[in-house]
Amino acid sequence: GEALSRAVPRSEQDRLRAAVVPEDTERWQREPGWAGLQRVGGVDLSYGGGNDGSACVSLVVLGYPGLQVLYEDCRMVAVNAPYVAGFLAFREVPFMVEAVERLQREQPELRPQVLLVDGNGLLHQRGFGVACHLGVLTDLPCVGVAKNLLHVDGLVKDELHKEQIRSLQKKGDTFPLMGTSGAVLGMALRGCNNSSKPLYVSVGHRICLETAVHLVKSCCKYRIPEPIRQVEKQGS
DNA sequence: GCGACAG
DNA sequence: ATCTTGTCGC
Repeated sequence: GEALSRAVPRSEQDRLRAAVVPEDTERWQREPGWAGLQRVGGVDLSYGGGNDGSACVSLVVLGYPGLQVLYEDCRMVAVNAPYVAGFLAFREVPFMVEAVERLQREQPELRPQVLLVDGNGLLHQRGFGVACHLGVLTDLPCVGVAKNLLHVDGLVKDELHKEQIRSLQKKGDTFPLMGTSGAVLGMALRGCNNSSKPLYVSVGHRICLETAVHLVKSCCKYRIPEPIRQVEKQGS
């Protein structure tokens, strides 16, 4: 049953979680103006039919800070695992890893220096969302960017949360997402002036929360940061 | 126990 | 995620 089928993924999450590095480890992250940052990637799966298991994995690499498209790859895949909240990575990450490996094989010079992932990182039931999972498996710096709040560790979209959202007046405004445990699991970020609906940014791997938030902000022309907007555009 | 739950 | 028309704003 479901309890049994969740047992393996769960221990897998527990095992891999120890490898997450929730801080800046890259040279560019410490350089003024991130002078050494030249390529930012985005990954996503999109489901055309919805009924069958067919989906499209997309990987794009954009130049930084110009955000021009340097590489795009889209490939149809057969998804087997169902979507279960808290286990998104087990459905999507294998195909993302393949896409990263294909890029590494065919155009290694375009390897992204950081990857924006559609979903959460540390902001997760067990502190190991899809952005952490992909980061650990590829050893690439990763950032989780979710479009909706994952209700975990006491975080809920209640009136207080909505009031905090209303307090985000302009692009770059943020508020911390602190769980009942007291830990800051991520940040709500207003990515552009035109949309009041925030992004939920969290650490994936090899980047700290502050750097992650500034990076996502600097990738936003519209609400959805360009690397993710481009892969979503490609998927449809 | 029951509902809620990233994509 | 995806199903879908109109509507408001630049």
